[in-house]
Amino acid sequence: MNEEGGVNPRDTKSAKRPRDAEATRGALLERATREFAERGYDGARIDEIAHQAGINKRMIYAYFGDKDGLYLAVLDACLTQALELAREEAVPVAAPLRQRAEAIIRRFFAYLALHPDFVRLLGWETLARDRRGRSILLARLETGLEPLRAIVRRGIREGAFRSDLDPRAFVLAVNAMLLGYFTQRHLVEALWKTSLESPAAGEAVLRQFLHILLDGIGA
Amino acid sequence: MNEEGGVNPRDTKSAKRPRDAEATRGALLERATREFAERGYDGARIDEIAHQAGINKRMIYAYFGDKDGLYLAVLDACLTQALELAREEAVPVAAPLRQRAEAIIRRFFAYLALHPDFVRLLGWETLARDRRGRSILLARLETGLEPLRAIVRRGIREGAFRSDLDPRAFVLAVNAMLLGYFTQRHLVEALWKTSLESPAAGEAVLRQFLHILLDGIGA
Amino acid sequence: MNEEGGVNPRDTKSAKRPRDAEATRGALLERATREFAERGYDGARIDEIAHQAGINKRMIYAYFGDKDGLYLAVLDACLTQALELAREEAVPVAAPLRQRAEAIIRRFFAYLALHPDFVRLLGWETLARDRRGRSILLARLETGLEPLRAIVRRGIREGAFRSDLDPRAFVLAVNAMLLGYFTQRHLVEALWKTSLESPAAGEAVLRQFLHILLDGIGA
Amino acid sequence: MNEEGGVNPRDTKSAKRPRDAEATRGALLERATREFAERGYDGARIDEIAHQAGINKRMIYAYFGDKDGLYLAVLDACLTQALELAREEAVPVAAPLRQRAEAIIRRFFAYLALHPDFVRLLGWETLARDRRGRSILLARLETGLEPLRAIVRRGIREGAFRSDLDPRAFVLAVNAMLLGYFTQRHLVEALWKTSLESPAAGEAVLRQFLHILLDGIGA
DNA sequence: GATGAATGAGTATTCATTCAT
DNA sequence: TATGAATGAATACTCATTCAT
Repeated sequence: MNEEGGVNPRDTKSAKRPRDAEATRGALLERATREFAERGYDGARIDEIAHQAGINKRMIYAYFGDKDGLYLAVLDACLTQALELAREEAVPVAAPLRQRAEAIIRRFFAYLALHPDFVRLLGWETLARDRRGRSILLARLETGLEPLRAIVRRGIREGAFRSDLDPRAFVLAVNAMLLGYFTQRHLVEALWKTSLESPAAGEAVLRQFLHILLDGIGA
Repeated sequence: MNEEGGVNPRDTKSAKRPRDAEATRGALLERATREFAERGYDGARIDEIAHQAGINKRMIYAYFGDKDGLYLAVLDACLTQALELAREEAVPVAAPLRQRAEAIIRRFFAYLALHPDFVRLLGWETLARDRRGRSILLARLETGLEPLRAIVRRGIREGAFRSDLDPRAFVLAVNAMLLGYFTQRHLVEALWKTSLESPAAGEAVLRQFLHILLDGIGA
Repeated sequence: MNEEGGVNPRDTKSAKRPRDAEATRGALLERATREFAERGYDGARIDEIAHQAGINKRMIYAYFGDKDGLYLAVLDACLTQALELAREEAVPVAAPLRQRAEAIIRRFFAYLALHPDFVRLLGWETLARDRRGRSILLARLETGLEPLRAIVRRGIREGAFRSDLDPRAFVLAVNAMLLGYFTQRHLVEALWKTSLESPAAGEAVLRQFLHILLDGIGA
Repeated sequence: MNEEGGVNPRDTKSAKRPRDAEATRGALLERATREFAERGYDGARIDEIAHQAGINKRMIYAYFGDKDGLYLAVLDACLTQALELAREEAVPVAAPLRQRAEAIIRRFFAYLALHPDFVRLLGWETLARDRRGRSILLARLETGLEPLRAIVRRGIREGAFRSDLDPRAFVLAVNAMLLGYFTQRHLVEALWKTSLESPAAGEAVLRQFLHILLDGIGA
């Protein structure tokens, strides 16, 4: 989300920013995403966001109204981007259901691994008492989780999965496990005394997760 | 909880609050737990905590030094209480390993269900950029997760569980799934349009989780 | 008022607003009058004035220099317009003096009733600590009050009015009473629980005022 | 209202202010009265008020909530003080009605002359678009104006005053004239090129007003 | 002549923390 | 031990004004 730096022809900082509303808005949004993800709503500072973006604080109010508006815009943009993932098929429709479920989980895992800001943003939002972005969140979740749920539902009907499995519960379990994992990842690293950032390390964890989720732990 | 005043023989004239250091400290800690759990470190207000506890806010500084000290005390108390759980066996040591693993997961689930403050506190702490309670957390986690890990390890050795299962990963998966679930529970309720507070509802979800974790989803 | 655009032959491509300096200036002045009258100098907002006038706020600076200049222009325009009233005779010069005095007061009352913006503008200006428009105001007042004062002066000389009457004081009394009344009118309406906007209601009040001013209250 | 300086044993400034809530509140209120009277709600600055009072700005929020609360407290205190005037008789009840009416007007005039802050505060409040203190004002006005109105009413019944006189209108006229005069006084001084501050000058104006109000201007 | 973007100095308000009793 | 008063450094938000086109 905010990992590409250097591709952009316009220096993110210091360089004289032209009177380009869209660029300004974008820079603000990008920086705000970072700050909100890093520190949460209460911890983020308008001043800091503006300063980091190299843009006058006043513009935040011009473009987003207030801190709340900025936060909502950030959340919305993040969720929108994430949802584009869910729209496209992960694997040929013809593939076996189990394989398709696995592909979706894999893709979800990969997305979360690549977008720590998204993970943290969701984390803060989930904990927030006054659910600023609740409605946005709910609507997007509903849509985003549907594909996997649909596959599980069909899998049950077609006998690929256990008949006493609740599709909703499975989707929930996947969601909770993956999000929970990425949220706690730095703790896990401290506990395991390894870095989990490398693709290989991630793949290892993911494989364990998939095995547990899909096959259980029995011998 | 902190309304009995007058029993104390030391009352001279103000008679309002007993000069009972332990009670004052306790009331403060209790209220602080609520506030930090509810709003996170940045969102919690010293004034509010003192006011809710009905105790002068100066006492917070007398007993805990500063906001940070209070937070740490809260976190410590919460984790300590939670850990007492892990110390005692959940089920006869003689029981089959799978049953013992299930018992531990069940007890963990039940504990989280009963202690939303604990869940939220962990949530905020996990996200917090400046990891105030990190060392406390790590030490406690290490201890707390050991029993389940030990059982899994033994289960693998004894052939009860798959040999390619990583005990650490399994413990992590359980942890992430359960914590993730309870953190998101209100979202799930909105999504499912049901309340999950009743023991029955919780039991249903837990059973699905156990089935998935222990048996996988295959037919 | 400023919606006709397109008639102007100079339109090249934007076509939005005719490049008519006088019209732009006028629209700005009109809107500014409203805002300053409504909220006073400190309460009025440059942004709001420009927005209400549908004109870019940069133009305010182009035409009037700054907020102060705009305010002065508003005040000047208002006072100029009001003074045109004083120039023309209200009643045949041949009429009895008392009748001429009454006619002037009547006309003043009618003007104030019709121009609440003027009343309020004077009110704010009178209270303002930094007397921006003081010199303008003084010059105009001097001129504007002269006709009535002259009549009273002559009336005293000719025995139509009391010899111990101070013409300046009388003019002041009339001025204070009328301005005071219109400034407070909304309060009076609340107090009396009637609307005083209708010509009839105004006339009733005016008649009382005239009677008091000219005849006193004695039986 | 805030004219006595030096009588107070506690230095208004610089001297170490003791932890005396009432004194602090009072100093804040006094200073706020000055500032609101001088500059109006929009022009007054919280920072300036606190600074002038030599008290930390925070206390304003502790005692009055916000700027609005401070303003309302100021208005309320001013009106309350002013109303105490209306409660006591100005002149023996046995005195002739005309004399009693005159006494009330005289006392009102004297009060306004002595309390320019009160005059200006009323002025700003009257003009204010969002009528912050409207209800306070109305209630107090109703009470404050009653005595004079009662006397006029009785005077009409008893034949002392003209039967076509509307008591409400008379009270209004007096009110408007006096308030209008004091609000504009500095303008009048510039126009007349005299100071009107001396008791003698005030008395001269007042006498003219009384003559006009009670006797009219006819020869 | 006209516009939309941008800015610096304010402006009300809040917060953790300390002082005096 | 306990309290109410007080404070300085933030913190979100606003305003008149100027720049670049």
